[in-house]
Amino acid sequence: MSSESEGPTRPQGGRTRIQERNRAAILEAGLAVFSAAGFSGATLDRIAKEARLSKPNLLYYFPSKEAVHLALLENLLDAWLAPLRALDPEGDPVEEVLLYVRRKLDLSRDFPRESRLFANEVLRGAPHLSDLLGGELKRLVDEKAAVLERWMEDGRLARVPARHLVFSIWALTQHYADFDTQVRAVLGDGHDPFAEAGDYLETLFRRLLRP
Amino acid sequence: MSSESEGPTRPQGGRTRIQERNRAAILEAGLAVFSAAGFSGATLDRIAKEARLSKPNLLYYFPSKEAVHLALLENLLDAWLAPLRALDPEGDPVEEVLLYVRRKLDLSRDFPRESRLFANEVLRGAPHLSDLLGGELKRLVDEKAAVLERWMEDGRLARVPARHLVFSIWALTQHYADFDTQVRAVLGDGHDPFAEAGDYLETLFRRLLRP
DNA sequence: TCTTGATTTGACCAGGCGGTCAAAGCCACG
DNA sequence: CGTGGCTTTGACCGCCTGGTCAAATCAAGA
Repeated sequence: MSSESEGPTRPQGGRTRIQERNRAAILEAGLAVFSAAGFSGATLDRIAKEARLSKPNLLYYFPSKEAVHLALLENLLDAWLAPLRALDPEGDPVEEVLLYVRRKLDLSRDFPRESRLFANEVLRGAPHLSDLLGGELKRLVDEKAAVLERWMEDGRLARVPARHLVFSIWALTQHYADFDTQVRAVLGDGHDPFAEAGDYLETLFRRLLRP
Repeated sequence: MSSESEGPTRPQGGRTRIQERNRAAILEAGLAVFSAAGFSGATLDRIAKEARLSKPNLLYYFPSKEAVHLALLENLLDAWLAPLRALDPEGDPVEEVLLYVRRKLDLSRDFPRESRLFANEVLRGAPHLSDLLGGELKRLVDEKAAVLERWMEDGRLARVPARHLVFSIWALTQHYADFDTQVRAVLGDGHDPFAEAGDYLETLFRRLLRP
């Protein structure tokens, strides 16, 4: 992350080791609390306790509750969009889409708290993300939709509305993280939701996209 | 609802007209506020104001904030499960599933607040719904999954994991209500998300389920 | 050791929260 | 007109919230 590794306690222009550690602890705690309780349901006391800090100490590192929340959302976005960014225009169309599905499902399995944080935010109307949704995200989707549409024109992918194809990938993969409670309640014991979902979604998108 | 229609102001055993009206206004206001702000973000003052009642007056009709929330969830469930209940074992397999998809998507379009209320609750781990999810809902899904599996065995429906098929219908239709902000941000102007979704989902499930 | 700045904290505050209560208003009936 | 119960409300309460602040503690270089 840092280009400068000198300075015993303080890489100049960067952060102290202590700052690094405490900010990380706060973000980790914030992720746990925000994703479980939503923005309004989360309290600074709870986050501070989870991070093993006092509340004023937490506020020494972040100026407000909202700042913690915002930092989390910003951190999130890169990881969240990476799988779509990785969609390779030079690859095999169906396999590229399936790879995207697989990567997105892995995110849901491995980072369910991040998924819920994001879902909570969009559910509330995305007060913090609105610029990103209409800006960076839209641009990325436009770009990749163009790739998908080219594949469709070349007859290498079945013709479907490209942006809705992307939506359906988001919907299906997020569902297993965000509605985990419901999924497990309905399936009952003796199931591995994510493993089953992986197979099912592969089937689904293969049948949908086979030219 | 009431079997007795006599009694000028009070159908015996039932509710006064005033009670009927005010309870309805509170539930309507509660739906608006809870779905927009989540449980913790909603305040009694806001709900009361929306319902044009004073806060103590609201609490005259419902004993607590939680009671309003609970009443809303209970009201919701019947309407929410109706489309699945309507899946007809005697009908044409593919058309029955498509009809279910269509009905569920209509719910998302016409009752987005209910959809978000539900999503919010499940996201939080469904503290209120947990019995229903593991009970009534599970039973209904089990029953309909059996129908779907029979159709698959008879070769009238492509073979897929029945419960995950149901999940995918939930995920895809709810998405257009719960992530409406994101969908519209990405699509930009000049789109009718629900109309496009209707066509796309029909294609998707037809290709998936065609035997 | 002393000094200096980074770090940590207990005490505190104003505002908003869910909820209570006693009193007032209202309305249909006798 | 009066009465009794349904309905409404202003005032209030204790608690929790996000956030402040001055003082204490700590770490490390000189």
